[in-house]
Amino acid sequence: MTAPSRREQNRMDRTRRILDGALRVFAQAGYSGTTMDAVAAAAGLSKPTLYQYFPSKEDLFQAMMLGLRDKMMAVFDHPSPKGMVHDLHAFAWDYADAVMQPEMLSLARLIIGEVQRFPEIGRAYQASGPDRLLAGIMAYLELQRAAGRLAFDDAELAAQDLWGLILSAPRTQALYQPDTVPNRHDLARYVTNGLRVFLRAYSTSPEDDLLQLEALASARTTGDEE
Amino acid sequence: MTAPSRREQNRMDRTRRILDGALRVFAQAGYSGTTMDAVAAAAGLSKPTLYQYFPSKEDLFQAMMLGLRDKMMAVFDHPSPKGMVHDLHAFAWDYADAVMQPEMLSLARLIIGEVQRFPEIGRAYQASGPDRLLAGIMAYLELQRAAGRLAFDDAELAAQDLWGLILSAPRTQALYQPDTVPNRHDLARYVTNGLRVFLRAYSTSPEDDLLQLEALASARTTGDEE
DNA sequence: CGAATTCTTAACTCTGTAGTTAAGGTTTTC
DNA sequence: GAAAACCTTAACTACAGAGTTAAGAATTCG
Repeated sequence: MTAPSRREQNRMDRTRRILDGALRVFAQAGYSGTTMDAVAAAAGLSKPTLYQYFPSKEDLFQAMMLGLRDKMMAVFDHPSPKGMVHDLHAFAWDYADAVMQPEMLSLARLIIGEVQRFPEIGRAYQASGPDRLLAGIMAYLELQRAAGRLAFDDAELAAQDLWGLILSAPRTQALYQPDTVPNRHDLARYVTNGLRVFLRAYSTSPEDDLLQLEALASARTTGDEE
Repeated sequence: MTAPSRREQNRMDRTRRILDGALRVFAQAGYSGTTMDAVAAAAGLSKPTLYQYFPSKEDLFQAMMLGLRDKMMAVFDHPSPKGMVHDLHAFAWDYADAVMQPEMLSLARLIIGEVQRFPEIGRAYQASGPDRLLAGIMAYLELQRAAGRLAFDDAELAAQDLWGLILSAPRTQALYQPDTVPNRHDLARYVTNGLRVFLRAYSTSPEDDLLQLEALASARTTGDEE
């Protein structure tokens, strides 16, 4: 590939700055609470330039939301299996951390609130985030079933159960009450309990797995940073 | 109590009509997508009259949302225990039906989308709906624990698990994709599976309970109205 | 019935904001 | 270094929608 000219470079730079700025403003103020002046200010450029890059507010919004696909996908790449309980624990925390970030929550609120006006966005989000994640979990669970460590009929339901057990309560709370988002300590309660119930219902050797889980959970609460 | 005069009657009538109309319009178009002209039309009266009853759009919105408390509470009154599995099954369906209605989903989207602008609404909703429901489930689960039919440490977590297992997946899907809300048949899959997992993890005699559950589930799918 | 009250109609003000335009400055390219 | 491309500033248009006002019709009450 040939080196990009200065002009092309600038253009890409500004596009990125606009999308970043737009994300911040939209996530904080909602679609109709966001003014194009505010977006221009957040992106550090002028309104006519903004309109040079995106012909309308709606286009900008769509472009921004659809552009998030790539960012979200990164969360769901799964490395290095180290034993089922360990993997599930690690996965649960990775996802919990990602999904419970204030910006992610704002974004989720934004999508949910605007989905009637922009159905495409809801579909894109679902396909890039949850569906993809679910597919990843499903594949992993199938693997563990094949290895005789889990027992279930329907992998999709099992994967959704795992998600629901771990995050449905704190996430629902966070969506409805932005000022009382569960902290790490509360989250640990949900995550550990969710895994516990999942293993009790699905593991072929629940006693062993539960012991491992308690060890991991207590290790995490003692060696806690941030 | 003395009989209301004609004037008072009219006043109450119009207030109700305004709130009903506002609910329909807001739920469908969102807060800022809603115009006061549209509300007046939906309520079947004129704009100046509307402003006589509610001094501003914001006031109307708040009044409408807070007024929903009473309506929502009705769902969560629990009658006639007939055996744990039966009760849980009945409860799960009552709640699923209520919560998955299109209007309820629109409302949830509205609240979530506007909660940053109206934090009070989120708190009121949470307190009147989910929290109240949770308290009801918790009380019921405690009862069954005392009777030796369930085993758990933390009733709140158990209640949230039940909720999450049954409804988190279809509800999340419905929130993000209004045009593909799960139908009764899909819902049955989630509800039955959720109860199954819950019983497997929490029941003291899972085998018996699961048999009962399957009987109830198949009875429901065969004798299905609507 | 007659007076008080409350409604409707229809037009109006005011504000906020999407999107545009023109004049002049800055950066990039050759 | 000069021309092309692109940017900023600042003011502008157009419009939608919240909230108001005044004239007159309909209702309610005594």
